[in-house]
Amino acid sequence: MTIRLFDSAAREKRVFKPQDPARVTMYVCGPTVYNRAHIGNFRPVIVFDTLFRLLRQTYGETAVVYARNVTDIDDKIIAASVESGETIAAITQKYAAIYGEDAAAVNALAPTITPWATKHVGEMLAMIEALERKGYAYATDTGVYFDVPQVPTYGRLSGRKLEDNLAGARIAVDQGKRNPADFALWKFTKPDEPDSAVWDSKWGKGRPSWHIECSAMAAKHLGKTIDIHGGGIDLQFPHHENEIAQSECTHGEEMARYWMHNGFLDMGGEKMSKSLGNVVLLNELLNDWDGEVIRFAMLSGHYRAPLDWTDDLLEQAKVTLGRIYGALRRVWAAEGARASDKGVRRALSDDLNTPVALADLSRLAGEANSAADRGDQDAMAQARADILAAGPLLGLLTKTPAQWEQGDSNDDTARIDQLVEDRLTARAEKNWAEADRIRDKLQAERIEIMDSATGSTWRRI
RNA sequence: GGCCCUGUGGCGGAGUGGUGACGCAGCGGAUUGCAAAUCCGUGUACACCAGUUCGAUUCUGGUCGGGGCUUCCA
Repeated sequence: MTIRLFDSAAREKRVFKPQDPARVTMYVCGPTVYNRAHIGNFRPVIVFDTLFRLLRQTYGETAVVYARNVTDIDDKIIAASVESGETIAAITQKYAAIYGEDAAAVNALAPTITPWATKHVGEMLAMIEALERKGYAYATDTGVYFDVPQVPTYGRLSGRKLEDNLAGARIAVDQGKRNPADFALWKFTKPDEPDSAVWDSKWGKGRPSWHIECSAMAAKHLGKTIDIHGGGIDLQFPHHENEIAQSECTHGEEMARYWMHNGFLDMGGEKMSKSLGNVVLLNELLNDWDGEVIRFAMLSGHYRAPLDWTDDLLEQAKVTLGRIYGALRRVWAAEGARASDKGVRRALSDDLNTPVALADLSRLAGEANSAADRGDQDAMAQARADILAAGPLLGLLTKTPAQWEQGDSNDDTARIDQLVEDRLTARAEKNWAEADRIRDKLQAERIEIMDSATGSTWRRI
């Protein structure tokens, strides 16, 4: 099935053709690990995980190489270390581990490669040296900078011109730079910085600047030209623009063939961001919502559009996902059919149209329920197979219906099962008072009984 | 200021030059001991004003509103 992706650089959907179908490469900018990531930070995680899943199904599980870096050296990490007294390594390892756990909680597969910046300082220095040799870099007394005006195509990705930027009021003031648009490749060590943030270089002690790590690590692990480079829309300029400048001036080849950027999560119509302080942490959400509900909510909007993150969105996601699990429960025993419906995959292949994919999943749930109502075994088996085939593409439906509705079997589920049995007995004796008493009792525990011609089942709501 | 995106029914959210995706909520019916679950049915939605067209929510121009980037940021 043809995959089409919206390429930010081309500003249109393009048919996706990898350089080598046997080795499809994707690089996504990962976290700076100095504190907990918020739910907005997990939008690219979930979005590109969904793309990863689609590509794996299309090109083969081992044919897709997905790298997502860990930025473990940066101003904020140094500041966190100085403030807390913890070592940089302790801080970065702690928060990288939490990030990994959070990502797993929303069913994101581990990337193929997770490169850490501090493990690649040698590669970064080699790149900076190459840039200097070619005349693209120069040193000042604060660091080594990239000479932006030497790249006539600078701004192509984000669709802006250097002179446009000059009109803005937010250009950094740095007298040492030749041009305000020049950006740091290497930052010299400042007096109060910890030793663990210091590396030697031919220009002097310092540390790599942010942009260079992605260029160096993408080239090392995925090659000079990668197929897909992704990240949040805020990274389009300047981060990705700078990556392009560094990489293409070093290698003389196109850095990435498709650029993809996800939109922001909003809170009350304004973007969620650490600097605004209007953030919700994923681990807080996990206290109240299943990871799959969070993922469903995230996928309910198209990845390029802003998505307003509200409790109501989560509640709707929970109800809708619950209906799908309920439908799956009703056809669970009808095994044997082969999946044939391509709706979800078709939707995802059209620039990751997850809202349509989820609509299709709902359609399949309707078919399952309808088949179950009719007692049509063939249709039930077909619906079951189609729903279960869609799950892995979306990173949803990883549980059995019983696990979803009732949780894992234990003493409590046995107790509830017994009460449901008792109620059935009461109903058989037309003892409605007793039957309703049991139902009310369970209702008070947020347990819902669902009757059918063949018996009763229950779920936690 | 510059550049870019966006405005769909009570809510979320796709899509299209010509029969109202899908989900949630609501309403009616079936089913049920009564419910719930489920199924079926049910909505004169496309910010506003012009223009192009046989026909525009969809294309063009303008107006108004919302948002983003403009070197901290997913």
